[in-house]
Order: sequence, then C-alpha cells, then structure tokens
Amino acid sequence: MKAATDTRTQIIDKASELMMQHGVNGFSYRDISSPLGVKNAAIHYHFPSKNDLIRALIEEQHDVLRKNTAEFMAYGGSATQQLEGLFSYTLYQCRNGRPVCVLGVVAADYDQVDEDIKSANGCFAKELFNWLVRVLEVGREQEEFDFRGEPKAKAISIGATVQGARQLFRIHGEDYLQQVFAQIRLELGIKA
Amino acid sequence: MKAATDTRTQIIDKASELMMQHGVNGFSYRDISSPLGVKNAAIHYHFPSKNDLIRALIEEQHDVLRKNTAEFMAYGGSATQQLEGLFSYTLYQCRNGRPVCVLGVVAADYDQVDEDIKSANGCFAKELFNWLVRVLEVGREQEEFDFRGEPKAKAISIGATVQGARQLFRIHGEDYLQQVFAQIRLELGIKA
DNA sequence: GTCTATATGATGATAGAC
DNA sequence: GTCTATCATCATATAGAC
Repeated sequence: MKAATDTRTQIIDKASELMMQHGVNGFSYRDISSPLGVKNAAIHYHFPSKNDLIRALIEEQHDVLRKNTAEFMAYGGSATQQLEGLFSYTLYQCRNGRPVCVLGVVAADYDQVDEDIKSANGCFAKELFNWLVRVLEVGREQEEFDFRGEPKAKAISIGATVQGARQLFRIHGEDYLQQVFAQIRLELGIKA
Repeated sequence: MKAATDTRTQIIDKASELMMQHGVNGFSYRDISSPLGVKNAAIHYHFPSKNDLIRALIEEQHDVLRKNTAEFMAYGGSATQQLEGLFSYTLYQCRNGRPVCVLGVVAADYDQVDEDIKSANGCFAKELFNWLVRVLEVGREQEEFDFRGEPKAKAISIGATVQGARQLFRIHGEDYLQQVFAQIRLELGIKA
C-alpha cells in the first residue's frame, strides 16, 4: 500500500499545482495522469468524480494556510511578524507556481462548484478574516500599528487588497506585489 | 444587413455576459447560440475562432470602462466624485451579472489567452492606473483627500483593493463590497 | 448570413482483467 | 491499485447548400 499512498499523494500534488494555476475547470484528468505516468482510471480510483478531487484539493489548500497562520501565532510572533508571514506566504505561493489562491479559485468558477465546497470555503474565509482581525487588534494594542478605522473594517480592506494583488500577480509581476505590501505597511504605520 | 448586425450584437452581448461570469474557458459556443436561437456556425461566421471572439469581448469591456472614466472627467467631477464613479461602476457590474472584471478574466486564465490579448489588456491596466493616479493627485491638491504615501503607491493599493473586493463579491456579497469602499474612503480622509 | 451536416479531438466516467 | 478498453458527451471548427 506504499505505492498506493504514493500515487494518491502524487495526484494531489500535481492536481493542486494545476488547479492553483488554471482554476477548477482549467485542467483535466489527462493533465494529471500524463506527467505522472499513470492512467486516468488510477485517478478515478482515488477520486471517483472530479468534484471529489476538487474537494480534496480545496481542503488541502485550507489546511496549508491554516497551518501557516497557526504557526505564526504559536511562535509568539508580533503582530507585524504575523502580517509579514501572510505577505511571505502570498509571495511564496506566487513564486512557486500558485498565483491563484483558494478563495480566488472558488470565486472564479463560483457556480460550477458543489455547494458543500462553497460552504467549506466560506468558513475558511471567515477563519482567515478572524485571524487578521486579531492580528490588527493586537497590533494596535501593542502600538505596533497605527491605522485608521476599526480592526474589522481594516481587516476587510487588507484582505481584499492582498487578494487583488495576488490575482493581478501574473499581469503585473512581483514588483507590483511588493509595492502593494509596502503601501499596506505604510498605512499601518509600520516603520520601514 | 440589419439582421446581420443584430445577430452579431446579440452574440457579443450574450458572450460578454457569459465570459464575465464564468471566465474565458467557462462558456461554449452552444451556451451562446442556444439561447439566441441560432446555430454555432453563425457565431463562427462573425468570429472565426474562439480567440477572435474573446478578443472582441475583452476590447468591448475595455471600451466600456474607458468611456466611464472619460465621462467622469469630462463632466468635471471632483476627485471624490470620480472615485465614487469607479465604486458605482464596480457595484453596477457586480449587480448586473458581471462579477468578474476584465483584468480578472485575463488574469484567471492567463496562459490560455493569446499574446496580443494579454498585451492589450496590460495597456488597459496601465491606462486605468494612470487615471487613478491623476484622481489621487488632484484630490490631494484640492485637499479633498488626505492619505498616506505617494499617489502612485496609493493608486496601486486602491486598485488592488477594488480588484480583490470584486473578485470576492460572489463569496461575500454586496455588503462586503460596501464595507471595502467605506474603508477606502476613510483612509482617503473623505468625510462620511 | 445562416443553415445542415460532418470532422476531429478532448472530456469525465465505467466495467472488467490482472 | 492499476491497467486496458470503451462509452457518451461535449468542445471547436469547416464545407457546402440555401
């Protein structure tokens, strides 16, 4: 069963890469099986339908980001460090062939995705938002941040900004992403 | 030739709607021809290949937004009014079945789109950016705006924010969009 | 300009052998 | 668990009649 687990993992890795590049409907079973040297039927064994596969991929991406934000908090990082963690994570994903984030993937093909996937994704979005609100609250308390408005409103705004910057990454490139992050820092009153 | 023009216009309208909802690869010739009561061949007559159709649709969207920003300026609106024009436009598009913006459409399926389309889209993105920079410069000069950082940096940031907010519209709904706009206003020092 | 008819290929999916 | 073989369906695209 070692080989089995291996194939399953390989499928997830490859499919994840493809989905985060081309969206839910921008890749096929053949795109996965061909480079792995297996047949489509092997994929269908592990993931009966494409929605089963997509579900697994989306959940995997949620876990990756959850693990990241949890790590930042566990390490007792300052608010600034936690926010920088989000920036680093975003940059890393873009650089390593994952320009489209999970939320963006679901948003892009919104009405072609199963309801349960959408709802799981909605929960994840709320989690991420709550994490960001807490970071901003702590940052303000600790006087690391000096921003206008309420933490919740600011979190909504920063979330949208990072989202948009990542979406436009392939059009504008990495410099653009860095400039967006710089302006966010500036408007948080973080010293350069 | 009246009927001809009509069909062509109908094709563009329907296809545009579909593309701005499901992306470049999220609709087929059948999705267009069937509701219009014509055959696929009719579409191929007006747009030989799908990339020809996509090209026309992208250009049409560019024109729509160009006309909007030009109108705002021609009417001699204040910087605040011009920015509100962008917000209204975004909201209107989302409400009327066009949740995905042109830039987002191209960004989403970036490597499945012809080079000339990508380059035209890149030019359009720069135009839009320059318009926004000018609005911010004027707003600062007229003391309508009071924001941190340089107009260019702020324009990059606001552009990304609006982009991200629109991308997440289908996930979070209209209230979310309004909250993002409110925070942008706040950080521009616009009185509520 | 729009039709019918057709070509060609890719897609997700299943049954059954090994 | 993975294979071969096969399926129905859908995609974009073309040729030629009207």
